[in-house]
This record gives sequence, structure tokens and C-alpha cells, in this order.
Amino acid sequence: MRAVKPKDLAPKRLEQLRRILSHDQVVRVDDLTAQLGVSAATIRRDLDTLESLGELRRVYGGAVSTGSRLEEPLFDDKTSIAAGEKRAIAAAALKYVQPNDTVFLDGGSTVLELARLLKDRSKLTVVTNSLRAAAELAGRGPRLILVGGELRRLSQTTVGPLTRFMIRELHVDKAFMGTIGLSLEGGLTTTDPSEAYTKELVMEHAREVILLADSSKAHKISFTRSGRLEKVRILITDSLMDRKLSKELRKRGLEVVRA
Amino acid sequence: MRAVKPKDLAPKRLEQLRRILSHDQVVRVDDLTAQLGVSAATIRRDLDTLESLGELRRVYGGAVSTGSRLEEPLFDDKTSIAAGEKRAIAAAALKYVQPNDTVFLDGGSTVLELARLLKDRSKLTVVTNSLRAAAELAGRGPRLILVGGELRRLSQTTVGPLTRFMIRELHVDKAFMGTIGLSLEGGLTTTDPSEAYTKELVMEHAREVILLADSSKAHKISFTRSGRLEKVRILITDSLMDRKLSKELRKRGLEVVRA
DNA sequence: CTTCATATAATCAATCATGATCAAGCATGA
DNA sequence: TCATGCTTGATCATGATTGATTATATGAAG
Repeated sequence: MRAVKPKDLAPKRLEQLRRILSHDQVVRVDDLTAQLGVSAATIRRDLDTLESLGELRRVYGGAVSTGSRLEEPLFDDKTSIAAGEKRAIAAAALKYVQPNDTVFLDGGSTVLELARLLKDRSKLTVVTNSLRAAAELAGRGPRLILVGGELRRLSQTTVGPLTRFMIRELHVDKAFMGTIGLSLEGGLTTTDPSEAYTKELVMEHAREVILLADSSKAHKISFTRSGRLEKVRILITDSLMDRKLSKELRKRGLEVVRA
Repeated sequence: MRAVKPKDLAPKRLEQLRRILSHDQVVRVDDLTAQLGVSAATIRRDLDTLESLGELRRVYGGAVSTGSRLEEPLFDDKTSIAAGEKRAIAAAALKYVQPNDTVFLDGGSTVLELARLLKDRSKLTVVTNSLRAAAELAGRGPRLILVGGELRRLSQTTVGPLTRFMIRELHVDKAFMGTIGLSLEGGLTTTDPSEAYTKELVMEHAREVILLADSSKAHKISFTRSGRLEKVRILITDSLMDRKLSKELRKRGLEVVRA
């Protein structure tokens, strides 16, 4: 006696899941058990495999398609320091922005906070490769120049070789940069080579490089180098920054500011 | 007998919050509990998470938006008379997009509709100078390449001489263009010289130019020329397009498609 | 400055999803 | 046929999310 309903084979079930997910963007485990006629345990296992393939993000009660608007900004590291600290760093950085400056804004959440503070600086010129920063200033604010290039979704910045065509034409007064890792041995490091390429290029074309990095970045070394410490003129960080590191950085000629 | 309603998943609720917030700019906790059907405690927790993401600022009794208004169009498509026609035109244009193409997307609301339809074309490469189109595809979808340049706020596109550095490096299969005016005498015309410059440049570097223009553009001549009719291979328009004009355009070698 | 109403943060209990574990079902190949 | 491996579903302890409660903080009015 065959079963009443022939169950789908695993690959087919995954395909269905993909289809449902791309249609609904957000799915609930309960609904899926009903739709696919399998147990919740199986649904969870399937969702786990799809998550490990990067196609969705598990949430309590279901899953969200990666890349949907519901998906939280990927570049925002939740384990990182509180937003308040970042705002403090950004506020301190604001003092270095003169009314008629031309400044570059890098990606990263701390620099994004700075962008928010520049909304009413209409005489300023802002150059950026950060889509988030651009969105922040798209409505009103400074003259805004976007660096062209390929969009890296994780950071929402334009990166890679295409960015050189614009960056080499521009010379900004100050470049406000973020970073993933900051260490004496590794200098500035980040996860993505294309991103690193663009960061380094920007720093070469800036009269002055101002690094915004909270204390969680200290002594971290990420995958690839994105700049040398010698290019950095000022480091703005928070009060929890490792003393030894800031002392050594000062010795190397950097101005270190605690927000 | 399940009379209980399935509550929204957390991400969905957050998205609703975002939507309400971007619409109202300022929200009250009370109103949100009523609108979303969850307790005030939950609303507060949600507002806290959104605050830590920098999307709003908590105030006593509610929250105010800090966010960008990029999602909310400056030119509201919804009030536009031709919204339905535009969607139809975009849908017709979709047929001309091959899976592995490299296409350029111009600014303008009709082309933006097309961008929305390209969200699940992951093998495609999209080049665009439209910030709104980029925002639409920023989360997921095709490979996305942004054209750098100065942002023109009115159209939310990058325009002007800086755009040439990237455009001259790229050769797209198809360029989907919008326009303000379309006429036999003036060709393609638009209001802003910088925008016109970039449009013309793009059309020169495209293998094939496809113009998306609803019937309201017919016989209009705007301030400055943004392209010659000879460059256009296909015109996609709506059913109300002036017959004489489309007949004459066909005579000049254009393929005219009525959506 | 004080008082009042109300928002808020902290705590707790209840609910429900989750992950781990294990047993059953079923195909495959010896 | 039996053993083996894999998938699935059930069970249960654990963990996460939510809503209610209560003490505290806040803003407005007098």
C-alpha cells in the first residue's frame, strides 16, 4: 500500500523552498510544513542547508531571503560597539570638516554616522563610494559625487578596478576611512581584495587621511591589507581604545583623538 | 479550531516599522501597537534595534526617522498619470533583455519600473547612473555597476563630465533610455545640459539603444538635446502614442513597439 | 518646584521555536 | 536476506521571543 501522498525528493523540495522564498521573501516554518507536507524538523534541516549556501538567513520562526529588503544591512556588524560610541566618533570627526572642503567618505557604519552629520553642510563637496552614505545625502546637503564601480553587496560600496577611473581624477582634502582591522603589524586590513584596492587608491589621492575606528578594531588583522599606517594622519577612536596601541601610534606620528 | 492569527515574523514587523517610519517621519509607540497588533514592549524592543542600526532616533513616546528618503521618490510615481502605461512599457522592454546581457539603465520612472523587473535576473549585468535604480537592485539581483559622477538631485542620477571616465570604458549590449521630450525636429531632449551630456555619451557606447517613452513625451521639445533619433533602434511606448509620429519614426528605421 | 500622568526599563512567566537525540522507514548493494 | 547508510519524524530539554507587571524616569501643567 503506497503512501497517500508521494513525498517530494529532497532536491525537489529545496527547489520548491527556493521558489516560495523568492516569491514571499519571508517564510514561516509552520506555513512551509503545511505547504510541503513534511515535518517541521525536515523544514528546519532544509532551511539550514539553504542558509549554509547563503540563500537565506534563518530567523526565529522562519527565514528571510538574503537580499530582500527585509534583510538587515549586512555590513552592520552586530557584535560591534554601541551606536552611541560610533556617533561620538563621528561627532569628533565633524570638527575636522571645514565648510568648503572636499571630503571622501568611505563605507562602514561609523563613517555613515558622519555622513548623517553632514546633511546641512551645503557648501561642502562629498565624494563617496558608499551607497548608504549617498542615500543619506541624496535628498539634500553637500554637493555629492559618487565613485563609479562594481557594487559589493556586503558593504554596499563600489569597489574594484573600475573605481580607478574616477579616483585618479579627484584629489580630496580629507578622506574619512573606516577599517575592519587596525594593528601595528598588519596596518589597515579588510576582508575583500577589491575593497582593499579601492581604499588604498583613495588614500593615495587624499591630502589627509582620517581614520575612524572604534576600539573593537584594535589588534585585529583581517584578510588583506587596505592601507599603510603611514598614510593615516589622524585616528579618531573611542575611550576604550587600547592605550598601548594609541601610544605606539602617536610615536609613529599619528594624531590620536578619543571621542 | 485556530482562531488565533499568526503574527508577523520579526523581520517583517521591522520592515513594516521602516515603512511606516519613512512615510510618517515620526511615530508614536501607541499608534504602532495598534497598527501592528503587538504589545508596547515589543514595539519598544523593535525601535531599540532600529535605533542601534541608526535608522531612527528614540524620543519620549515614540521615534523619529533619521533615515534617507531614497526609497521615497522625489517625483512620486504613484500620482503620475501614466503609471500604468509605464509599467506596461517596462514589461514590454523586459522581452528584449537576454539572460547574460550587459544593459544600461538610464534615470526616469519608466526605466525604474524596468529595474524592478530585473531583480531576479542574477546572470545579468546592469550598468546605471540612476541612484534609484541602484537602490532597487542593491540588495539582490544582477551584477551592478554604478557610473560615477556628480549627483543631480532632481533626477537622482549621476551626470556631467565626470561620468565620461567610466562610460568610455564600458560597452553595453543594450541601453534602456528615458527622455523628457521626443520629436522629429528636436530628437531626444531633456532639461539639464549635464544630464544630456551623459545620456549622449551612454548612447554612443551602446550596441543598441532602446528608448522607453510614454505617449506624453510625443512632440515635446525640452531645453537641450540629449541624443539623436538615429541612435535609437527601438522605441517602446504605450497604445496612446501619436500614430503619425510612430509612422514617421518607423519610416526612419526605428522599430516601434506599443505595449 | 511640585504634582500628575504617562512612558520607560527591568523583571518574570508563558509560549513557542529550536537543536539534539533516537528510532523508524526505505533504498541500495553485498 | 541482511547489513548499511541516509532521510525523515517524534520526543524532549533548551533557548528565544513576547506580553504583563511593577518600579522608576520623564515631560507637562500648575
